[in-house]
Amino acid sequence: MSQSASVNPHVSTDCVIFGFSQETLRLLLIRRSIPNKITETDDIHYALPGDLVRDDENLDEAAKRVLAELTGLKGIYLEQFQAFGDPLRVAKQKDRSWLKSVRQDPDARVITVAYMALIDSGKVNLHPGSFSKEAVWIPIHEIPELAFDHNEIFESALRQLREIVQIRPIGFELLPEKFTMSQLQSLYETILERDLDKRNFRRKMLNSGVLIPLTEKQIGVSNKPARYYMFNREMVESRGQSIMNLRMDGSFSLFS
Amino acid sequence: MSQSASVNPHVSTDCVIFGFSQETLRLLLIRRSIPNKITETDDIHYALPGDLVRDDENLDEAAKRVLAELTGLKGIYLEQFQAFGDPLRVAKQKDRSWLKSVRQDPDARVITVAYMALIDSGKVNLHPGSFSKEAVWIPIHEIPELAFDHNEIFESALRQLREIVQIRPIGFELLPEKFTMSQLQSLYETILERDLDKRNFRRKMLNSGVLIPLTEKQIGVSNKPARYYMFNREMVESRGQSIMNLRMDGSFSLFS
DNA sequence: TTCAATTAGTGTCAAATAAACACTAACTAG
DNA sequence: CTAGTTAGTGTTTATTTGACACTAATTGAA
Repeated sequence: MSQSASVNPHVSTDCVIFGFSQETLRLLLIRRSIPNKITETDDIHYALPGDLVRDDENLDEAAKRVLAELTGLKGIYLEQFQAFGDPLRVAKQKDRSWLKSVRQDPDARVITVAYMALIDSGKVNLHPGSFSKEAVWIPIHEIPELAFDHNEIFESALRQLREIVQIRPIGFELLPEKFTMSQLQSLYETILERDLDKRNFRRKMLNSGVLIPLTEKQIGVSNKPARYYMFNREMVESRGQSIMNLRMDGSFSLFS
Repeated sequence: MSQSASVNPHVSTDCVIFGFSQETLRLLLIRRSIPNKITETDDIHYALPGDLVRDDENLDEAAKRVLAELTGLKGIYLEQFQAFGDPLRVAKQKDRSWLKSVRQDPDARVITVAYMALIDSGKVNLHPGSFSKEAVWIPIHEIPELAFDHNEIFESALRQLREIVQIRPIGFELLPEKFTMSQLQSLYETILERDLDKRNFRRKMLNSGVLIPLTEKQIGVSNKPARYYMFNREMVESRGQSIMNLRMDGSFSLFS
């Protein structure tokens, strides 16, 4: 018989929010200025956006709320990817002092359910926010030391993103509604950190059926204007399949 | 500023344990007999094995403990796949009455982190256990109504398994150390619920390099004895890649 | 108004992979 | 020694991938 300890940790949700701008994959982080009584300067403190899960919320709702509070956006791509529950994940000294200022029970263990969000960063209007708390986009290669185990959570999200992007067509979530083939390719190259062949990329994307070509083209660019495409959500939802290992006829290869 | 409710739900872990025997994929479930005062018979109650996460454990450790207590096995394939946290997930009347008998705080919300385990069911020695609690293997197509939201958790695990099996070579975890090509194929056919071509299957598996052919063959079978193979763990861990969409040279196809 | 600069857009061929398909080999039980 | 059963094996065709280089359309500067 298992004699289980009766444990009531806190449960939170943290969001790894990816955006794409200036050919760079970025993360939306919270920056806090915390007065340091000793140095009499402000300590800067970065963290993933997150919050405790409320009584009447399920996990998805909690993540959506965090996202909506931060960006004002609803209906964006959001996927739970991992729970983190090391007993010591909130035990670092510098994290503790911040927790003391915001939690009734700062010593409690916190188990967090991490979500990954993909958003068109052009849609986000970062509320300037209070002096002590603001949201900033930071390139994924310049992520500073984050609070708690948030660096680990981010690394895990990034790994996951790189996998998922090869299996499901979700990259589109990071682009505006209308985008060019080059933008799409650039996005994939950024995520996968490798160059892709232009002609092969176009062929595969077009044959996959997830793109709807528009008649509209770029205007005002000082080169041949590119055609815009939209993402065919229905096509994808109805199949829920890989676009990457897709046959030309829409079938999926595994075994014969 | 977000005013968060201070919430302390319970956190548990539940394990969806897959096994494979007699050409059937099975789940290891807990069966409890609960005396019903009204009918004066025992109510039978099935659930995924699980337990509250203890103070000093991380989530993986909790899942390993549940697994070890039930099967006596360590070091088996275990993967966290999803957290479930609906506020009402433990609110069904029949679940509540059982919770009252085992929990100090039976009304508390319980958030569970679900794990999927794949084991060679031949290794498991099901402890006969007490009259009121035993573990049973049940074919996945005959899963009864389970406690809480465990049916949903199981469905989710099964979906996940079907995806993962196409991407990573984990099916082996369900077989004995030495297995024949036919056993392996039968396993894949069972999981994917579709027939595979024998020659193409063999070629792909052999070319993938995840199999180590042994000289040993079956004995005592009344037909041509099949060669045994072992799973090449190192090969897989070093790549961590798909075997299914594997090129002959071990590369992985995405874009050129 | 022409030219330079820039990015968009297009097709083919060779190599790799996938899919379809049927017979012989080895063993046991009767 | 025969019937029954499962193991094991190759080839051919269709599809997909990967490599590769030029023309088209636009703007801005000369």
